Amino acid sequence: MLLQIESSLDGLSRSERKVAAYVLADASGVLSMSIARVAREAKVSEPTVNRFCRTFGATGFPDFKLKLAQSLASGPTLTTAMVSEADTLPEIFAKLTDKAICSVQDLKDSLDVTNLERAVDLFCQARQVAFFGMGASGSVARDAQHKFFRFNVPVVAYEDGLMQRMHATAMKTGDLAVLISHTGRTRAVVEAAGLAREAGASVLALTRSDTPLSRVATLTVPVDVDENTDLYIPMVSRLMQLLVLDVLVTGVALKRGSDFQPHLARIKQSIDGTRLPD
Amino acid sequence: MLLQIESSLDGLSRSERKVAAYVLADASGVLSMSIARVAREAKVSEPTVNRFCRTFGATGFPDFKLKLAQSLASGPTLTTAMVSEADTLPEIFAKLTDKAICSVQDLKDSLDVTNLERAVDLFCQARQVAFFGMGASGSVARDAQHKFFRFNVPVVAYEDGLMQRMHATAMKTGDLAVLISHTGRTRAVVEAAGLAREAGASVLALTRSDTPLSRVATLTVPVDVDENTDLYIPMVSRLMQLLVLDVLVTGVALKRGSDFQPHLARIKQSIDGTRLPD
DNA sequence: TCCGATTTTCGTAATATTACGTAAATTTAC
DNA sequence: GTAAATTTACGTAATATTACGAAAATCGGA
Repeated sequence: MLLQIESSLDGLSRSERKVAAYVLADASGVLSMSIARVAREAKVSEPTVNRFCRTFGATGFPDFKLKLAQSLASGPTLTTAMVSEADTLPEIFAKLTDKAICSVQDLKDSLDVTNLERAVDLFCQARQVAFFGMGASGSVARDAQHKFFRFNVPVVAYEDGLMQRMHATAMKTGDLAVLISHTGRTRAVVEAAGLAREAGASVLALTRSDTPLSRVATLTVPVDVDENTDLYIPMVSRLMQLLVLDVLVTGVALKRGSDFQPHLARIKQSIDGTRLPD
Repeated sequence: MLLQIESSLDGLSRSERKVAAYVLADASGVLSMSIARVAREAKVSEPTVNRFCRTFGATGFPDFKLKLAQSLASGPTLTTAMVSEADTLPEIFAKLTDKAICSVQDLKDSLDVTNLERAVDLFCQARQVAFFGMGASGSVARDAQHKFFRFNVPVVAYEDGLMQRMHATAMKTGDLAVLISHTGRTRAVVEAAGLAREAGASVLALTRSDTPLSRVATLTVPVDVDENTDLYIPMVSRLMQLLVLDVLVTGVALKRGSDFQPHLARIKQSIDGTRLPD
């Protein structure tokens, strides 16, 4: 909304631009004002304000306030810009959290659920599952192992290129290899995917769409986050990968039903002893 | 907002409950209605609707609509309810992403930045850093190691209880131990924290506030997520821990300035060879 | 370059809508 | 049956919207 106002500033007449300037300056303040007040503050007449509201798709001033309120609440901030050297910690914090929220929202809107469903099927059918990832994706693989471990199915995770190759070649039909890589261009991972495929295993890729890795895989769950991992440390992309894995693990858990409940109970029991009272 | 209405349903009078029911049923519709219309639809009088609005902190009906609009936009969905067995995969997906968004929002609102700033200071002053975490937090520790590794400072991560004890006892003043645990009650981690503290190291805890672990630590960055990790696999809590670490690593990077740039360049160069063209 | 005509833009005033406070009436509880 | 609480009806005040006329700006022509 505010972006929309800002971008169409040129196409407005002088008086309406005054209104626009005032709204942009104190958007949240406008919410608690009457049209008369806004008109006074912006040094224009009330109908001008009303016309201004109509320009942006509202039926009138109250409706405009509603729309404005919504956009103020939803849009974490306007600044999609990345952190700069001049930022203070509070700013960094705000930017990163906003970026995270936006990314999750994007993922929610863009991700195709049928892909997820196929992925869940792959997991359910798998006799054994192996997670591969290097560098930052290595810890994602580890995490995935922890999660899927609860299903009473053999699960391994490798962060080491050599072990990945070895395990991949040793896989069989009915096994599932899950390859994790944000860039989709990590040579070792792509090679492992190829080897696993040749060996007859299903290959699931968690990576950007249309990358070397996604082309080798039998199924790709695309995780497209605009993050420059060439320059920066992968941050949001990894959060998204984890989130997708969370969805998958939950999907598998519900599909499998309660047949692994006793297994879960045993795990819980074993954990209890390791915890202190609160 | 809607949650607030739903939860305080009991404390309302009959007529006000009618209003509440109607608002909950068609919240977005209410936004485009006048108070008279709402009153008619809910089969009550206008002042009743007005009282209802005041009950929830609004100054009147228009203000209530504003607040409602905001919460409709920000609150991804109304259902904070956790996944149930009857859910289909699209529902699971929606719920988990929403939960993630809400959690990030909560974190953003609740986290005290001064704590973060102190934590960044600890990192900057540290001669050497060790990350400890077990189970699901183990992979978070790993991830943290990867990130902080780029700063040309010795960094290690342990997922193994024994190694944690050993390393903790061997620490010295000027070293930093970072303990990661969602529950804050994992015995091994709390003990490691104690040992590190005795050895003279600074102890930073990434955990829920007011837990055994936070009480041992010199500084706690509280990550409070309402997630029942006794029953479910830790999911959002871990995302939040990672996010906090992202903020910290970025904070450290900017505070340190560019004195470690050559180090980064070397790392980048070494990665280049491992990647395929797009 | 200057003047006149047309279109656009803006503000005043009137009108319609909407919301709020007060007081009466109904319901409920004891 | 009575007192308290709650709801409703009504009137008033505030607020937004429309209609219309005036001013400004732009454009075309000489």
